[in-house]
Amino acid sequence: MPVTQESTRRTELLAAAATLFSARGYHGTSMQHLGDALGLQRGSLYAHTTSKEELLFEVVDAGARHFLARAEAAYALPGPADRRLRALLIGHIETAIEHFDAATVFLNEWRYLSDDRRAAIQTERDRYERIVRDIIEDGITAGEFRVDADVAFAARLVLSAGNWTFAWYRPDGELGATEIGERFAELVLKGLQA
Amino acid sequence: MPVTQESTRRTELLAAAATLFSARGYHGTSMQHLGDALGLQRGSLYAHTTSKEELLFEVVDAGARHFLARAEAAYALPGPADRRLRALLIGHIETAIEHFDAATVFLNEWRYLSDDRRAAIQTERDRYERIVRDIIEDGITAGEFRVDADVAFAARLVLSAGNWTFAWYRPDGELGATEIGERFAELVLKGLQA
DNA sequence: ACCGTTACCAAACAGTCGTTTGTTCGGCAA
DNA sequence: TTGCCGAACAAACGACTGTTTGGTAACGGT
Repeated sequence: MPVTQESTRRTELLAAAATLFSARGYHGTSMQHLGDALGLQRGSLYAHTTSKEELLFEVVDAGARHFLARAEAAYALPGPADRRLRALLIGHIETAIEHFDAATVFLNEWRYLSDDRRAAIQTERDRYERIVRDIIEDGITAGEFRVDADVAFAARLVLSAGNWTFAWYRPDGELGATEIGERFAELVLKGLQA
Repeated sequence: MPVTQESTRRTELLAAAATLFSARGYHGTSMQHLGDALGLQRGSLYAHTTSKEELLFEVVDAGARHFLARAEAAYALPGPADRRLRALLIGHIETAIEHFDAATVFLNEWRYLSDDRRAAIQTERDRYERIVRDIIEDGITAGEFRVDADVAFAARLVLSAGNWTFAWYRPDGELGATEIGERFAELVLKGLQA
């Protein structure tokens, strides 16, 4: 049910799905929980979705699109590779915090998708990794980054670190999203420096 | 049911729980699945555990103990902080790969524990973080690491990175556990260097 | 005033969930 | 041989699962 014009109710439902799947996990959330969140019977939800798994896909896909949009913007940036990589890292963590629920579901619950839907997400994940690798390769070619850096390894490490850092983020904590992103970027860039 | 002398069946059951909880998630695994894995009726499993959640706790706790044992060994090592931190990082990743299932469950499924059981695990997590912070602080005091390093932040980042790196590990991949650990340690240490 | 549509409820569907029960069977100790 | 104990099964427990159905109000367009 990937509709162009989303009804109000459907938007509410997707928001509730993001919140609950993030907090309780996909299998830990029932249609009853979702119905309660909207003040509806669980059966009534099927006027706005074809299945529970379709909701999961929609939330996961929204998370993926948020991340990809920021990454592509960073990739298209002018200037040296370290500047672009820094922008990507900060954007990654800002996205993760701004869209906390969708990001959490994207990272932790996507494996419960059916084979074909999971494959669709895998494509987006590959595209993201590709972007990070391209920037790092640019940096190596330009002599900014260490030549001996294993590109695939570095790219994964970068994403890995970012994904767990935001798991510690607390809205009432001392550090804001951008600050966390900057510290994170600084540490990673030092590790990659030529 | 934290028994001193584990019966054979109970050991089998815990092993199956680690495998299945890791692969399908806690809520995605039923007692039926566990029974099938042992060739028993699901009701028969209650001769070896008091509840499904008790199994989860036992698996999570085993994971925590594996990590802590290696971390404490690294902490007690003689020599400069960077050597001890490197040992801890490599040990972390080696543990994660050696005890893949228990580690995965420890990291991803512990949040489904009941309040009191989760609190018990939280204590072990705090102890682990404490160890990492202590080593980094030693390094700062000795002038090995940058003075302006945010210790709490660095400690979390270190663990974060390690936890996702092993999510990419494939037994048939080109890189072994120790190799991954070494590359990871190298990158982090460069980032912390004075 | 009538139509078709949408959104919802109440109820039922056929399973599955985690857990408990009553019972049986094999082996071991006395 | 007897008594006991652990391990297992078959069956049932009540609750809950995701999903479908039939019916019914309220709606905007004609």
